[in-house]
Amino acid sequence: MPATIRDVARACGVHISTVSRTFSAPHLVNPETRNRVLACAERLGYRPNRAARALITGRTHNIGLIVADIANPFFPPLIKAAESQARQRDYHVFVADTNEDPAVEEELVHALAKQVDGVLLCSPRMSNGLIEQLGREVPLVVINRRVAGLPAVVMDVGRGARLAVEHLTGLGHRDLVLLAGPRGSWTSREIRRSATAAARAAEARLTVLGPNPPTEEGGRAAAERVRRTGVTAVLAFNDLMAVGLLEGLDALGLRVPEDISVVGIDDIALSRFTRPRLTTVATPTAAAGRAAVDMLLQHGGLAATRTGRGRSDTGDDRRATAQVTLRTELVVRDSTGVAPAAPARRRLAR
Amino acid sequence: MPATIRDVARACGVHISTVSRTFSAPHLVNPETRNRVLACAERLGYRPNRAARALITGRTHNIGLIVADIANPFFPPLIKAAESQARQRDYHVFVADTNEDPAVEEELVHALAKQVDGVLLCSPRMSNGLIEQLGREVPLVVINRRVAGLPAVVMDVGRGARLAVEHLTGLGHRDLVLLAGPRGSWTSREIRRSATAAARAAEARLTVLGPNPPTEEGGRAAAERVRRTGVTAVLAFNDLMAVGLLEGLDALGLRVPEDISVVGIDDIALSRFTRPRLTTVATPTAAAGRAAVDMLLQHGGLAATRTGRGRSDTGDDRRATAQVTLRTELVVRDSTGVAPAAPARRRLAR
DNA sequence: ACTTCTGCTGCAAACCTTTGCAGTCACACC
DNA sequence: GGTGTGACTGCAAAGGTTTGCAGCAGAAGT
Repeated sequence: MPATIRDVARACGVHISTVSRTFSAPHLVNPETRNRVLACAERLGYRPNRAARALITGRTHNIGLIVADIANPFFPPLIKAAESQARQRDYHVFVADTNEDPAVEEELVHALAKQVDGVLLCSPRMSNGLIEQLGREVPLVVINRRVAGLPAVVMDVGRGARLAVEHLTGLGHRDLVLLAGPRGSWTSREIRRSATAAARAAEARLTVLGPNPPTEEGGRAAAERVRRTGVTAVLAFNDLMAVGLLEGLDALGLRVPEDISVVGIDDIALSRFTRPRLTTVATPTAAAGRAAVDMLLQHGGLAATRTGRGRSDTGDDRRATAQVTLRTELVVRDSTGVAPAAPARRRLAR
Repeated sequence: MPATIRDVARACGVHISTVSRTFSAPHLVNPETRNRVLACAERLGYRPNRAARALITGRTHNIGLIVADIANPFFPPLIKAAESQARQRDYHVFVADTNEDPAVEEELVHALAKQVDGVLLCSPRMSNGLIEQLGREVPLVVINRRVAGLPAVVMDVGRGARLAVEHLTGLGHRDLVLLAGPRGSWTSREIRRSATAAARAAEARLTVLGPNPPTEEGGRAAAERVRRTGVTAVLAFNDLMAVGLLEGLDALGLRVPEDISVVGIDDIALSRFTRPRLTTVATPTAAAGRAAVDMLLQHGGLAATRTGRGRSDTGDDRRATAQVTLRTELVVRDSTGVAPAAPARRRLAR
């Protein structure tokens, strides 16, 4: 029932190759013919069959986007931006969710490999080695991780963590806790490294607690441990944890920011609505999504497995391996304040 | 470079059709042969080419999911559930975002049509007529709307609205406002109808304000108008609006729930974190996502355009047109309380 | 011993499109 | 007038898979 290139050709009295060219290489066909073909196509409601096209060109005009958890508010803005950018370039995007499971991650890359021109791997939990290997199977762009030999877009969370710590020490805090993220997270390591350095520079003490699950529950569960350390300020791996911590501290009778200051990372929409509103490090997630698809497309344009007959691979292995770094900024809201005269621990004693 | 069915056949000393059958109709091949083929395939890293498969079967094993705004917190749980359910059935899902624009909606259905076995149309803003027409082009399941002749899954927001109104009148409120959603939203009409009826039954007055954009800003902007009506309780089209309203009322110096009660709809994650925590109607978004892909797959199994040679269409037009309705529930939290003795308007006057 | 059946495998067409090559035609140039 | 040029179009192969049909062997039934 759906019209094919052949139907259009017949209706128009031309050969199918002419119809094909009208769509894929318009400059090769006489304007007059072209218009006639276009008209017939329009009339018959013809739409090129992407599967057939993919079969012969080897390019699907699809990309895959793999994230840990679609429902985690950090991701949707990134997904949205990537999808929009891709569509502008006439690409569609498969979105897949790993449920934070590295095994699923790998499986998904495989499942998608034959069906896309490349995949965006977001905040992977896999080992670097495995990622490199997968990168040999299908063009890959990694988000929130640096992997040797692979294009990547990362957020400058190191800077963000430093700004956060400086903000806190500037308010007089001398005793800090860092709530680390999940094991295997590149971002978490980065934050830790930078926060430690910044604390040392300001002659403050920084205790690292973790790893913790990067969820609200992870933050809530950490509240008790935080209290026992007696610190006056906390930097959390992400906003979700920070928000959970806010709740946990509240349940323990500690006031934020009077008794203890809290800083998150990500600036998810939610952080503007908590009470107190969360001080946090804004990460440009939308920009990251856009940048990632641009890198994939521009780069994949060369590297994509071209199974058509033309097959002009020019040394598949040494890929340009650009890595872009996006800037983060501190957003000061209400969850941070000057260090209390007496640490929170004392307050609990009364 | 990537292994094809032919490579496997050669490595195994069988005909390609045997390899094909090993994957697509295993019961037709001798267990012994099958295992040999499987082993070869494994060894060569063979993965079936879905484009080629799609080309001949006419089934892509992909589905499209079209939503108004990925970043709107109402959608991610639905997307996640749909994707997960689809993957279990060996389907992948294209996610697309319309930016609330009906024109983009239509364009997307077209763009996806040739590339998927069906599409899930979520909270469409298009006209019913257009949807019906598109439904003739590609199998369609509509979410949050009833369209004649098309399978649909809707949430019983009518019930939710009734429960909300009864909850409020039960607390002594006699003067209510409904903040309507965007024009063209089936859900909004449904809520309005039901809330009006419930208010009448309880002998309360209900004023409808709107249409409003279904966003936080929409709620905030409505605060002033709400205050002028002097009501003691508000039901909002969705949680985003309710949260915005909370902020707007706060800015006007009105306390929730002491001066005025607020109820939202959807129970997005955010509503547990506002202060006061939002009373709302929980909609089973994840279940809706799952149900929708099930309907599409089960139904699309028959209706899908079979372009292969078998072509055994049995009366394309009269499709089974199941419509499932999911139950909503009221979740009482802190944004609702007993009606104040004097309405809010008075309080402002002092 | 002959047919019938069953279980398995091979054959080849078909799905729709792209694209290198070759052919046609008109026109201009020498 | 012959040759060359350029613009356009047709031809046919190729891409990887599925599937109706036919073939074949061996078992079972008569």
